[in-house]
Amino acid sequence: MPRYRRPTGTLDILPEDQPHWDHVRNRARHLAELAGFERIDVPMFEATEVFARSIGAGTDTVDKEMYTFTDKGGHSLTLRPEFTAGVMRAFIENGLHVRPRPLKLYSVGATFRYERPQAGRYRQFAQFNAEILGEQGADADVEIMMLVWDLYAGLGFQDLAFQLNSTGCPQCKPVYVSRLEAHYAGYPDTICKDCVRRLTLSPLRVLDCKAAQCQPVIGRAPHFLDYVCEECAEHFATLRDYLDLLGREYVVNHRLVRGLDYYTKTVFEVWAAGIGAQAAVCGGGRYDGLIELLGGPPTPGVGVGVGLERIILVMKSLNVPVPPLPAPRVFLAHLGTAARREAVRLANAFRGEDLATWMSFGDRRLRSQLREAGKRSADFVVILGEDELAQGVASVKEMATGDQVEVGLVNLIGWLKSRL
RNA sequence: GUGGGUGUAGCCUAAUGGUUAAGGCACCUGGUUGUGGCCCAGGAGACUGUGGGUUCAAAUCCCAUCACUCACCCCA
Repeated sequence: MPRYRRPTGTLDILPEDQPHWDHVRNRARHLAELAGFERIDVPMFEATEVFARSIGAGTDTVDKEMYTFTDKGGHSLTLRPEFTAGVMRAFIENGLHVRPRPLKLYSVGATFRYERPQAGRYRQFAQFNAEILGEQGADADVEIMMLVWDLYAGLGFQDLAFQLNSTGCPQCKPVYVSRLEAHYAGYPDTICKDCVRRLTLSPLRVLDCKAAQCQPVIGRAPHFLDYVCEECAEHFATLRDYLDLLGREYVVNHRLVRGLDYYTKTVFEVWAAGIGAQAAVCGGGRYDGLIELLGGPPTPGVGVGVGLERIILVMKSLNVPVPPLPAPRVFLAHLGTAARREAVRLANAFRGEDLATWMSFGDRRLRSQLREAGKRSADFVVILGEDELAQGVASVKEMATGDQVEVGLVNLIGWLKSRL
C-alpha cells in the first residue's frame, strides 16, 4: 500500500513496455511522413471554448468528460480531450490557410477525458492524429483511411474492416433528423430513458443505443444514406469506389454515428478484438464546417484520431513482436580504486565512440559484477584489475562463448567496434 | 454518475476464527586470493487497502470507505 498512487485512469509506462510504444509511434510517424503529412504540436490545454464550440454542447465529451480548470488569471482552460479542435485553432491562428493546399498535419500525444476507466479506456490516453485541410474530395478521405489501415496492417492486425457511414451536411442532416424523430415518435413508451434524452440532445446518437428494448426501434429506423443530398451521396459513392479499388474491406454501418458534433459526410471507425468491450481503435471523418465555426475561412477537412493504448492492447493480445530494448554491448568491470578510476575514463571514452556501455559502480567482487553483466545481457565484459593496469591491457570476456583475451588499452575501442 | 467482482511484500500465491502471517519468482550478499548462467546458504522486503464493529481471539465474520478491475453511459 504505497502512500501515493497514480491518479485514477492514468498509466505508468514502464521500461519493459517502451518497445511497444516506440514501435507504434515510429510506425505511425513513418507512414504519415511517407504520405506527406507534417508534424504539428499544439498545447495540451486550450481555452475551454475551443473544445466546447467545436465538439459541441450536448455531447458527453463536453458535458461531463472535460478536465476544465481556471488558471490564476481567471481563464477557463481545458486539457485537450482530442486533437482536432486545437489543430484547427492553430491553423486559424497561424494563418496556415495561406499555405499550399491541401495541408496535411499529424500529431502524437496525450489526451484527457474524465471517465470511469475500464479495459482500453483511460483518463489520460495517447492519440495519433492526422488531418487533411483544404480538400473536399473523397480522395482525401480515402488517404486518411489508408493511413490508419496501413498502420494496423503493418502491426499485424487481422480481419481489418472499416465501419462506414455518412452523417450528411447542413442541407440533408436536418431532413434526416426530422425523419428519425418522426420514427421515434411512434414508440414513445418503448425506448429507453437514455434515448428519450438523446432525442432532444443529440438525436443521431439513438442509433448507437445498446439497450435491448431499443433494438427493434433502431432496426426499423430510416437510414441516413437514404436521405443524404445528391452531393453527399456522390461523395459517399466515390469513397466506396476508392475503397473497392484498393480492395479494403468496409461495412456500411447505418448505426455508426460519432459523439462529436462537427462531423459531416464521411464518418468511420476501425474495430478490433482484444480490448475488452471496447472495439474502436480509431475514429474519424470529415468536418467541412469546423474551421469556419471557429472563426476561420471556410475550409473543408477530414481527419482521424487513433488510440495508442488500444493498439498496444490488441498487439499484446495478438503477441505481435516488437523490436527489443537496446542492451548495453560492453560491461566495464573493475577491481580496486585505481582500476575503477580507469573504468570511469573508459566508460566515457566508449560512449564517445558510440559504444553502448554499462559501468559497474562501487566496489564489488568480480563474481558479482559478472553476474550483473549476464543479467544485463552484455556482449563483452572488459575486466580491469591490478595485473591488467600494470601491463596497460584489459581482459575482455565474450559472454556468449566465455572466451577471454587480453587487449591493449590503446586498442580497446577499435577491438570492440570491430566485433560489435 | 450507475452496477458486478477483487483487495495478503515489487509480482504470483498460502494460511479449519487461535503462537512471531507461510512459500515461489524477482532483488541483495556469500559459497577462500580476480570470472556470469545451474546449484547451495543466508538476507532484506507486509502495521493483511483504510476505518469501525462482533469476539477471550480477526488476514479470516459484519458494516462503511477507498482503490483496483470489469461492464453500462460514451468513446480512442
